[in-house]
Amino acid sequence: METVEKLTETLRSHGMKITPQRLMIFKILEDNISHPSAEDIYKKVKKTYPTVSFTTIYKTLETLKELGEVSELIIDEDRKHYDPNTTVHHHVICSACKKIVDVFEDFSSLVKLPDFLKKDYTVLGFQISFYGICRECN
Amino acid sequence: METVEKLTETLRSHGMKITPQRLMIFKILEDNISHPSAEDIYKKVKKTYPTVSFTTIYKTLETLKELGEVSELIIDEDRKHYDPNTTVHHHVICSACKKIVDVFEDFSSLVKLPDFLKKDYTVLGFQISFYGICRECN
DNA sequence: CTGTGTGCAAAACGTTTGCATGCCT
DNA sequence: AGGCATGCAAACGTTTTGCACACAG
Repeated sequence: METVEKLTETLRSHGMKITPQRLMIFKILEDNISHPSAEDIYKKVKKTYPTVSFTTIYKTLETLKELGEVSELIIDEDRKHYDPNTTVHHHVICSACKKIVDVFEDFSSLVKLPDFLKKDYTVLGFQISFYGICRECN
Repeated sequence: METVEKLTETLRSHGMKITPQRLMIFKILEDNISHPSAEDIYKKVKKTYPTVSFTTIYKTLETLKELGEVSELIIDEDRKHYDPNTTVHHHVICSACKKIVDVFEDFSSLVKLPDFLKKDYTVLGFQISFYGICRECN
């Protein structure tokens, strides 16, 4: 995700509006490495804007996804998580507490696409999910 | 997953019972490489047992998970999928039709765990999810 | 006969949608 | 003023649960 400032420009240039709720969501996401769920974001926004709705959270996340500003992580069986870091990287998830942590090792040169994938697919990318138990849960 | 025959023994040795519905679910899963969802299984069982319920499907899948006979795949954002092949392997999912296909390449020697993972986690394994568009959808 | 499994109905859960109102630009 | 965003309530699809009944062992 870009900085909140640049993001503001991006939205405006798309004819979208900057509301206090959106601004707060952007700030929550900026440099956020905790991979929050929609509910995590909702709870934080609610502290400042008690009447905020899940609708707004989900709609804003959808907008950010479409702009390529956040990635949706499908790694926790219970819920989706959102990641403002859209550069190539991977994750570990603790099977106990479900905490998700970044893995920045670059595996792109190691993970060669099998021939059938090259032939039958337009591969857009890959994601490595490490599963384990974190120190606190162990 | 073991053969239906052996699986029957396994269940019995755990004090569990073999019902026609379970037997059919086992047969549907045996050697199944299509990564069915609960609904896929439900629909197939329903052809023979029209009164079967989702309860039975989900309970049986839960049992099989606990016995380590099937893996739950968290790769499709819409629903969970089940895989009777519990040996280490990976998957491609078509972003358009959501079809999931096996990738049997062995990446275990290539994907080295970063130091922090070795230190802070008991890593149980990893899963590579390839994302792309399949030939039919392209 | 005992207890595990089934199936119905309802609940739970995360997420999405319709619609009237609000407010950014 | 116009149109996009908000928020409520309701709907949605998937998965889970409570409970009475069925049936495998």
